[in-house]
Amino acid sequence: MPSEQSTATAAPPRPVRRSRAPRGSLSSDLILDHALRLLDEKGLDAFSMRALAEDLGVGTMALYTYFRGKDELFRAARDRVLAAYTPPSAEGSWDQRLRAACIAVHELFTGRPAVLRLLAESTGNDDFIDTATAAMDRMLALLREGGLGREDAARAYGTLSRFTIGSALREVRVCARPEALEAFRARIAALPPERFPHLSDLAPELLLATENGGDQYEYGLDLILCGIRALAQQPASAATGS
Amino acid sequence: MPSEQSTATAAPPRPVRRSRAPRGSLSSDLILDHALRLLDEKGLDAFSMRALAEDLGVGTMALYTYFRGKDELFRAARDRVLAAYTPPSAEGSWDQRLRAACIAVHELFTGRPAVLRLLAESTGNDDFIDTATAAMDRMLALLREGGLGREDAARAYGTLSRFTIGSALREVRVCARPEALEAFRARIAALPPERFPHLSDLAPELLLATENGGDQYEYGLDLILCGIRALAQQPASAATGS
DNA sequence: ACCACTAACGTACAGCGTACGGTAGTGCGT
DNA sequence: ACGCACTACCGTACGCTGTACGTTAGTGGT
Repeated sequence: MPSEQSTATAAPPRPVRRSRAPRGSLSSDLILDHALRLLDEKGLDAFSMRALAEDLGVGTMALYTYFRGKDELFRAARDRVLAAYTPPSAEGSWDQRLRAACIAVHELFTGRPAVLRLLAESTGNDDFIDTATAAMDRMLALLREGGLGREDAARAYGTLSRFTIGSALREVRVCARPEALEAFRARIAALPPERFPHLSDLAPELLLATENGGDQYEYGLDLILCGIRALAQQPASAATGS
Repeated sequence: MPSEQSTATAAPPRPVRRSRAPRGSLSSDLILDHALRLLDEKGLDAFSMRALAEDLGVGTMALYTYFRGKDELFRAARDRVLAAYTPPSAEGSWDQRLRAACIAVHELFTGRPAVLRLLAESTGNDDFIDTATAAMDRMLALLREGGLGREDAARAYGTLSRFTIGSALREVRVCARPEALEAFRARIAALPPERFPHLSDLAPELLLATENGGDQYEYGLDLILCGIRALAQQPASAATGS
């Protein structure tokens, strides 16, 4: 101990001195709740361990009792979101059910913008939660039910997966942001029509398509499903016949 | 000057004292060259203004003479990559040319993994370079040439764009990483077949599809083009007829 | 009553982007 | 030839980040 503190020795920078939080005031679930709320409200960039701890009314290092670090916390948050996925009711033909399943995944993604970025940036080195694996298995089942061969089913799944995440990313980053929409509108209106004739000509349609991203996803999904149905009706690859 | 340095006063932490670089040793182009090299070699996470400056043999703050900050430097790097895009030769039918154009964009993206992440995370608030705008205009032209209506052309372009970036992201993050591939293989082999029967059954095909991502892109692209061709042959939306 | 255990915490360190001010080399007007 | 304005390069410093390490205080077991 350095020395006794005299009455008015100008406390260094006034760190506010929170009183120590009581023993049971933290848990993995509580931390994840606040983390997901913070991520949804302030975004991934504004998130920090310090901000999360302050939001919880707790010292920063208390978080490390429950998670090894930021990465593990993020993985847990991602899994929590994926676990909330509930497959749509199984009605209709195989392609109708496949369509519904894809849309459900897409809505799950776009509903949690910050977590979507975590998903997009994941290297795929770590396990997914059972819910996600089950969803994958179900989609493969539907593709097989539609009559696709083993290889076609695997590749068609890959196509749907790639399109879904790309689409969700796009919507989260631009379609859902009024500022980005306005910037897009201004940019497209300022283009010289003589140099970019088709862009200028289709400006209203492009703008409209950008404004409501969900419709755009379903539109593209139907294009892909059209190709998949063509596969289903023929033994060999029908899509490549250009 | 504070005071004369005595013989062995234990220089603080030894900052190496680089000698000042001569006057003409920097330029925007040179900085971008090194930045792109660093990004490609070490990845986006390992990149920092300090590391870039050291790579250039220059003080950190010298970079701020040419770029307002890290964001502006990244945008310039992105534009430099996009400017390198050369459209493929215009031969064949409209859909063959569209296919070739998409593949060229996809190869451009997967060739610069770090820059792709910059692209994926961009909010779309800022201008694109003329090269990119021209590529967009050309694709719209091809879609129109194929007979698509104004709205269908705009939406089909959106579909291709979403699939292309989602696909490139996937390939860069997992297909091109031996470690990620190995993790995927191990994960899929460890799944209980009774709970995920289709996943287990299609394991070899899924693995094969993951290994060569470029083929996967072309496969999905052909599925989408199949849907687009169906649109081209009918006035109303043909894809939604499920 | 005491102890072992551990949840919550404070401090510290290395690294980040960059605002601000300083310094030295250059080109121009005289 | 001289001086001066200009600016490319740079050092320092500030506030931020994630987290390693050691400390403290509350709790269940004996």
